[in-house]
Amino acid sequence: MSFTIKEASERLGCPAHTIRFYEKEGLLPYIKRDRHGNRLFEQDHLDWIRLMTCFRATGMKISLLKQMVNLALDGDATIPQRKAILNQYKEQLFRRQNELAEALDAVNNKLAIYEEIEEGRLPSESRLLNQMEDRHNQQTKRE
Amino acid sequence: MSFTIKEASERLGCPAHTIRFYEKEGLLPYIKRDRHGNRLFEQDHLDWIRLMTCFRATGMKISLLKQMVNLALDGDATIPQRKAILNQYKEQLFRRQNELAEALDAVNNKLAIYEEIEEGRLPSESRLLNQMEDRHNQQTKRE
DNA sequence: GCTTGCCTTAAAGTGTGCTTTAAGCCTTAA
DNA sequence: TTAAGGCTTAAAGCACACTTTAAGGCAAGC
Repeated sequence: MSFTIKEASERLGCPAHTIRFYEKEGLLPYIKRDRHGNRLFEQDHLDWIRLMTCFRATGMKISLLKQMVNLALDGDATIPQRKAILNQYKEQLFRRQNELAEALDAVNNKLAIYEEIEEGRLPSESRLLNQMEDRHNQQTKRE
Repeated sequence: MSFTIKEASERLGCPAHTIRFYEKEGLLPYIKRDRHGNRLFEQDHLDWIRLMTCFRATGMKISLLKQMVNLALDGDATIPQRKAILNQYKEQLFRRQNELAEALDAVNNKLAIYEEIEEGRLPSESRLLNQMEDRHNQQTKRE
């Protein structure tokens, strides 16, 4: 069972142009063609594209994906190197988790401050942007 | 107490050029200058830059930061709009958390498969890239 | 006085990852 | 048979966020 690029695109929710781009970048070796030169994708390819999309969405660079493809093409002997790459990437994922947690903290903090200002429990000049805003108000009043 | 751009840069771990870029983009209103035209940063500015850096690291667009600055400059009446922006951003953070969790799952899965292949408990053609690799091997053997 | 070094600005350049365009071929339906 | 619509390619274009370059000013130390 193989799929046209349109079918692949639909199943993956990924533009056909992007899939072609990935193939051109060497991320999709061994895509067969029909007698008209149209690409024929196997289920493996769809799985691999899905995995790449997942990794891409979380910051893996295309150059790193390409390295992994190239290593895979060189056989099982490169598995240690592929593991090393994935472990580094995993570290990156942990760092991003921390960044997200920090940002979530910061945004909740900011939202809480806005609520307090809205309820009159905090003067508007309390923090950060609000200070600038206040300075702006003072300035315009002086004019 | 105010800081030169160099001090700000050192304290924030952020290139001076980037800080100037942010000011040019309108993200840092009301930066004063000394008699030579050199920027003088207040603690508020450093705090705000730090917050922006945190938001930027987790995918907030500069255009959105700018919107927030512009709203803040328009006073407390815009707090509901700022809250709306932050709440949307918060949704985005949650989506990213899910993406990270999925990627972490996928990478652990892949690592587990590599270990099994290394230990001989799985043939190398088992999944995804390994299949391509296998196809490659067959092909080269046929030649 | 002159060099060093940091500051200023505006503008051009870079890296990444698509996305769009242009030109053309093949198949199918009217 | 001809127009529509999908496929192909190579190449150009775009969005984003810096980053680098170029040209020059000011101040302190030798």
